[in-house]
Amino acid sequence: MIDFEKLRKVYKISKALNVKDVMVLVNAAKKKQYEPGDFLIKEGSMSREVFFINKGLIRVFAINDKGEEITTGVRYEDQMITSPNTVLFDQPAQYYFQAIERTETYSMDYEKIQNIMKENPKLEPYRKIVLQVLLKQAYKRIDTLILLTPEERYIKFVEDYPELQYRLHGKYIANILGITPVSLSRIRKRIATKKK
Amino acid sequence: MIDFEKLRKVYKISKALNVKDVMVLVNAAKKKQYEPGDFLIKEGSMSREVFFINKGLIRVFAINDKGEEITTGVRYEDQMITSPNTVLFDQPAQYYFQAIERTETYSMDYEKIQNIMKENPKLEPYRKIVLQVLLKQAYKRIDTLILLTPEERYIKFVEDYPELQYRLHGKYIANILGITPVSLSRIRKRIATKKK
DNA sequence: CTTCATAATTATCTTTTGTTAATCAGACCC
DNA sequence: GGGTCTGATTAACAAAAGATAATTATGAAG
Repeated sequence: MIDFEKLRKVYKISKALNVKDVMVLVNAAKKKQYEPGDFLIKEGSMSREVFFINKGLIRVFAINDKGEEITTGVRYEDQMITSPNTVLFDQPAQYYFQAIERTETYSMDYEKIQNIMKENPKLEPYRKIVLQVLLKQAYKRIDTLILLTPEERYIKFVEDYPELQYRLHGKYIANILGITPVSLSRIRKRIATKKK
Repeated sequence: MIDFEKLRKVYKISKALNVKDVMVLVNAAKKKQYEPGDFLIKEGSMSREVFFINKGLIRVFAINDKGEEITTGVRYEDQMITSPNTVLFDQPAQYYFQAIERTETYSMDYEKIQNIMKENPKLEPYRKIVLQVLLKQAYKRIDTLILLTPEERYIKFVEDYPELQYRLHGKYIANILGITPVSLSRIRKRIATKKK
């Protein structure tokens, strides 16, 4: 089941909003299971499905001009995931969203969320929160990429997301940091020898 | 005066919204002038002032752990600028916002915008647009930083913002691209010799 | 256990970047 | 004009990253 207390923390849900209010949304959602390799949304899709990840790990990737898959980010437990391009701008998805682990989601179409929100004024304040959280994450990421060296970015990644280094292949981590897997290997070695 | 037709394009303003509706906002705004070097908002400030840049150029910068100013972005004509951290999360500004050119803005506090929006339902659909545009820009920027090499980023920068290379010092451009000014010089030279 | 596939590491080499310092160029003031 | 300040370029060197290929895990499937 969904852990409501964790939700409170992640989405800064006020005490005024009780389990029942949130359950209106949860009950209207469809529960889905994805196996590793399954796609939630593919590039070019017009799907407006918004997923809440209850358990599991999703990678977001694009294909560059050399035909390589470049993982631009990941999403995991208690996070929302959707194609921002489609939901916000009515344009085809520009990324693939693929399960890395066995993943359980609750999802529904964006329009349906909007309708439920309208009928439940208590939920209204939370309409903007997802957008805001995404924006803050995005700015943080840009700063990291501009201000830090690859090695510093890796150290910060491990600090910020300690579990992810075990759940993600190095090649995905390398992509996310904007470096090559070979370079990541060397950085890891460098850090290991420095520590002594 | 403000060019309403340009506004339509930039903010995807629908035909249903006429000049009069928008003027409710513009008339409530304060017109301000900034000279090069002046600050709109400083790091640590709790200002919730939202600026519309009618004319001019603003740089956003942070100070890194070595005490250097690192320009993380710029804003210019027809763009909005504010401290997202303060407006969205009620936290002190984490950047300095400084005029590079003589700049003319229309501005008002975020709360006032909210009130005017409430009283003018026609404006309501545009509440989210600024946030959405910012988010899209941010994602585009992340992709650029992850997917492209420094040289490719510079070429793209010049393609995307042809005027900015003349309006901005190279050191600011270098910061924005996540490289050093020295490296930018070399990239410029490389491109110049390649072209022949 | 062996085989096969994929990922991670290592090695080698080339290219690029960072760092520091020197030089050059332009703007501005006296 | 000369002097000063700041920014851009260049030079020289060290450090790091990219590219490619070989080697070494690792893990799944038979």
